[in-house]
Amino acid sequence: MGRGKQEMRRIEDKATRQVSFSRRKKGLIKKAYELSVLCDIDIALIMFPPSGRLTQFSGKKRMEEVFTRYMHLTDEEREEYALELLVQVIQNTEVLQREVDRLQQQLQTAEEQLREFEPQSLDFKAMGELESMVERLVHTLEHVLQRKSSSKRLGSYYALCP
Amino acid sequence: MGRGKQEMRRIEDKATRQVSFSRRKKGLIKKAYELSVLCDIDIALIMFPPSGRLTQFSGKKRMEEVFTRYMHLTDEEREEYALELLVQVIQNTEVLQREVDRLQQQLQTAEEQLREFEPQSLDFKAMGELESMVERLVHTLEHVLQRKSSSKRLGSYYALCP
DNA sequence: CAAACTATTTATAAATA
DNA sequence: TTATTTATAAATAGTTT
Repeated sequence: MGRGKQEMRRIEDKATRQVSFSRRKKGLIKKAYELSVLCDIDIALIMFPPSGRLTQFSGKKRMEEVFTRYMHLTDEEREEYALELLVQVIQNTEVLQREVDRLQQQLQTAEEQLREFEPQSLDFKAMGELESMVERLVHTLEHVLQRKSSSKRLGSYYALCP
Repeated sequence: MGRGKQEMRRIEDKATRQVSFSRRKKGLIKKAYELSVLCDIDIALIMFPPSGRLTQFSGKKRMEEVFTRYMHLTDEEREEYALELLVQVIQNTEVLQREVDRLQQQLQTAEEQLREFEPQSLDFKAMGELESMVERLVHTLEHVLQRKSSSKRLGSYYALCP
């Protein structure tokens, strides 16, 4: 992509490297998200840029669960409430962001269809399609809301903070 | 990519899903590799396909090292990361805010266009249902906005935790 | 500087062998 | 079925605003 081909080696210019990281990070998370949804699998993705800012993504299951599976740890030893809280906050935010992205696209599609509506094409079929589209939109949003209210555990962990 | 656009939902046909997983897994690992080299960062990537076989990739450092680093941060480091993460959360949230705003604006446009439909060409009942659905959508979006603000509060509160 | 644009390269879904 | 080909969509480096 981009202008011309690029050698696979560390980008030496700091600013360029930072911009590239920002772009590619976004792309990588999107790809991970798509793979987890389309192919119905769990994914954990963690990045440690030297700046120290941690970026992570996990698809389908909570990061902590994926870790547990990976490291074969038992849950009772886990008093990493603060860590888990942070993971969930980040994860929720990123998932929400994805959902909003999707909604945006769907809405755009809906708008386009609305513009194309002409009296003669406004038959029941078109109407039904539009309705189901909006219904899906509402459903997706309700899903987001559900996730919000169901994150009680996040709340209770949170309550453990003095 | 591919022929035409595809919806972001689980691919139901097993064979197609498998093929897609195989292709996208390869692509994702390549992207992760490129990011780790070009931008000089550590990456851990783990996938759990239903088949049970674990796929993993780690750039720069071995997977275990990355996890160890993550799981065994010192308190100071963790606090530092927590702050970085919170900054990220807030940044994400602000982006989210803008996107939701835009979404709302688009919705408003869609609503206006709906109202412009010629009354005689519409089935009034269907129209009423559609409008109420759009209203619900707007209402739901307002909740998403609320969620966004509470995330921010949550984040700030957490920062005060030891 | 960051957001938007543009030219190219990549990734990949569907078709084909 | 698996590998290859092809047609499109996506990603992104460099450029501009």
